[in-house]
Order: sequence, then structure tokens, then C-alpha cells
Amino acid sequence: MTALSTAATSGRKKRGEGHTRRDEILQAAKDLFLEQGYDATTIRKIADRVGVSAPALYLYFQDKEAMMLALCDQTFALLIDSIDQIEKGPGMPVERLNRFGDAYVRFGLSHPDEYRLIFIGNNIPESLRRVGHRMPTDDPDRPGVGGAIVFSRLVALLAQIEASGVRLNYPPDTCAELCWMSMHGLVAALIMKPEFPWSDRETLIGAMLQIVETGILRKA
Amino acid sequence: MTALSTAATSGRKKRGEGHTRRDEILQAAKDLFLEQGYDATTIRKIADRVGVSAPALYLYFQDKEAMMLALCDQTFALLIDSIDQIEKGPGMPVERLNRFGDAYVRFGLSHPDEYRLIFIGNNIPESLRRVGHRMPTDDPDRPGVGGAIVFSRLVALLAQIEASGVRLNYPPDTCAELCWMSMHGLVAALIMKPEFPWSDRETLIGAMLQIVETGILRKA
DNA sequence: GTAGATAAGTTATCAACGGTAAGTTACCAC
DNA sequence: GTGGTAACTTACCGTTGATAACTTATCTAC
Repeated sequence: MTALSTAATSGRKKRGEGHTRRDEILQAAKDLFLEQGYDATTIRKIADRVGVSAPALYLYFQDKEAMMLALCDQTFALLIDSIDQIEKGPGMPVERLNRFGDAYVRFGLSHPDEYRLIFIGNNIPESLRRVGHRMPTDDPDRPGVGGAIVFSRLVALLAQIEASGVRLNYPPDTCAELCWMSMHGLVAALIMKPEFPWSDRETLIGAMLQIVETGILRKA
Repeated sequence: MTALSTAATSGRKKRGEGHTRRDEILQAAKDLFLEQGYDATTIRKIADRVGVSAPALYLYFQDKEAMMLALCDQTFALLIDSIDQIEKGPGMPVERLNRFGDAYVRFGLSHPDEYRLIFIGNNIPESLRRVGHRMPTDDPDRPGVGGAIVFSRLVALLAQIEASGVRLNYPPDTCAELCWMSMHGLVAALIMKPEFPWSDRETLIGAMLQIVETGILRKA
């Protein structure tokens, strides 16, 4: 008689409580995306887990992509938080760059599934491909801008470093791109092929940070 | 009366000529994959372009993935070829490392779909997840090993560099990993977010190569 | 030259997918 | 109560990758 689903809640939401259903959907979608990937996660699976019918999801999200976008923003907020902690923290700009890179890599490694989802997201549909890297001209209130925020923080930090008197080998923007690309390559490799016999993680992280810094900062 | 399709050939193949149909399918699939991407390319579109019915494709390929895998192997053979040319070519090992990196990046940028599948490939169906990152113990005759071959060539080149008397800042394996990760980060970024206002491509390629080399090779 | 054998292909169909239309039910304000 | 509407459901659509079962052309053997 009663539903056999694993729904956290049962029955219809009261008036004005729709947002809690929205949260439930988001949580179920996140779990399933992480467990099975984007494509394998179907609208029906999400609906089943929540305990509602499939079309009910469309009351809260325009489509499947919108759920992914909302989740991306959630996860980016965590990363942005820890980066802001560093930016407000002590130390020379160069030291903060070190901590920035370190925090970025460790965030990726300790949230591998989210990182995969957001930064690597590859078989994700064309329309989502640009999540996290929207053009600056895009509406900043639209979901999916988290990556651009992280990146702009990095650009700002590089500009700070230059302003503090340290000479850069390339323009700050280019330095930021090179820095991010290197760190992303490191994280992506470790995440995507964890069973590959990579060298020691700590060694790789330290070495990559070292390489990027010595390559970007002009010898005094 | 006659077919309106753009099929290069018409009518049924003679006995023993099925392989030419297979080649036609592969060519059409490649064109469509490159034009529209993997997901947007449907079995029916490929079949239409070839001028046969959709199920006919299954006479030559087990499924859609098998077509992509065959194409990847085809394309990666090109990269491996050009890398082997470099390895056999003139110049000091260090110069060859430069040309290796350059060839690698340009290959990725000019074959984004194959690169995505082999090196970034993630949410692409489980069966393809580890394509390009197979363990050394895996069957080398299975399709999709192109990436691993490339990487092993890089390791060998780094070992050569060390053997030639150039001191490395890290063990050859670690250097190869750092080198590949950096280059991969560059390629992945440009491929996955092509609309982002990155700095000039040539500048980025040159800078990244420079950074990695100065970071890996010990100052004489 | 015709009778299998079989390569090369077709038509019909499947279940599952994302998404929509239209109807239903529970709740709240008045 | 009763109207309005938020919160759903059922029924359905076109498209997808893939399969089953049937047909047709071609080659070989006698």
C-alpha cells in the first residue's frame, strides 16, 4: 500500500513548501550523478529516488541540465570559500599563490566526483560544456559562473603579485591560464586514472607548484 | 526513383567487398562526429549518409562505441607516427622533447573529439572510461590503447635525456608525468572551453613548453 | 545451369530516454 | 463553503541505440 521508494519524505508538500522538494530533487540528482554519471542518471531514476513522478521534476527545473547547473554552483561555492580564506590570509602574494594552488589541488582530490562533474565534465552535453568557464560578458547571475569566479580570483592574485614588485614572465592573464592549466592537468590525471602507478602525490603537487612558479616568476 | 542520399556508392556490395562498406561507415561516422560531436551523431544519421539502413551498421560494428574506438585508433596512429618520426629525427634529446610536446599539443587541438575520448574520456560509457589510460598489463591489442603508447614514448624520451647526461630535477617517470600533465591541462582547457578568451594559443604552447622544461631540467 | 550456402541488406519492432499536455488533488484565503 | 492555485499524476510524444526475423543478391559446387 505504502510506497516502497526510498524517498526521504512522503506525500505531497504543503503550500509554499515546494522548495524543500526542490532540495530533495537536487540531493537525489547529485547522488545519482556522482554514482552513475550524467548520462546514466535518468529523470526517472531521480524521480524514483525522491518518490515523485518524473514530470514533477519539471516543476522545479527547466530540464536535466538545469539540475546539473544548480549542483555546479553549490560545489563551486565551497571552493570559492576556501580560496577567499587564503586571499584574506597573511603572507606575501607569492606565498598566497602557493597556498591557492595547493588548496585548489587538494579541493579537487578530496572532491574527485564533484571535480569530475564540474571541471572535467566531458560527455556532458554541449550546452553544459562551458559551465565554470563562462565568458565574462555572460549574465553573472546565471548559474554556472563559479569556475569563472575562481579563475578571476587567480587572475587578481597574479596581478597583485605583479603589483607587489615581482616581475612576471608573461602577462598576468596568461600566467593565470598557465597556472590553472598545469594544476588542472595534475588533478585531472590523478582523478581520472587513480589506479595508474603515478609518482607520490605530495611529490607531484609540490613539484608542479614549484615548476609553475619558477616558470612564471622572473628570476630576481 | 533513385535515392536522394549523398551516399558515395550505391547498391549492395558484392561478396567479399563488405570491408569497403565498413570503411564508408567509418568515414561517415568520423565526419559526423567531427561536425556534430559524439552524442549528437546518431546511428540513423550515419546510416543515411552512407546510404544504407541503420541496422546495416551493426553488420560491421558491435555498437556506436566501437565505431568511435576504431576512429580513435586510426587517428592516434597518426600521432604515434609523428612522435616516432621525432624520436628517430635529429637533434639533442632535449630538442626532441620540445618537438614532442609541440606535436602532442597540436595533435590534441586538431583532433579534439578523439582527444576527448582517449585522454579526457570520463562519462563516456563505463566500458570506455579507462580508454587511453590502460594499465601496462592490459592487452595491448585491444582498441583504445593509443594514449598509453604515447605516454610510454614520453617516459622513454625522458630516460634518454637523462642518459644523455642532462640532469633532471625529478626521476624520469615523475618528469614524464609532470610534463604530460601540464600539456594535457593545456590541451584539455583549450578543447573543453574553446569559447573562453584564452591568451594567444601559440604563446600558451610556447610558454608551457618553456615552463615545463626549465622546471624539469636542472640548470647546467 | 541450377541448387544450396551465405554475405549483405531490409523492415518491423523493442524498451528506454527527455520532455510535454492536460487533467487531478490538496491546501489556503476569504 | 468556494474560488484560486501550488503541487502533483497519468497519458503520451518523438527519438534514441539496438535486436529479431526476414529477404535478396552473389558465389561455389556439381
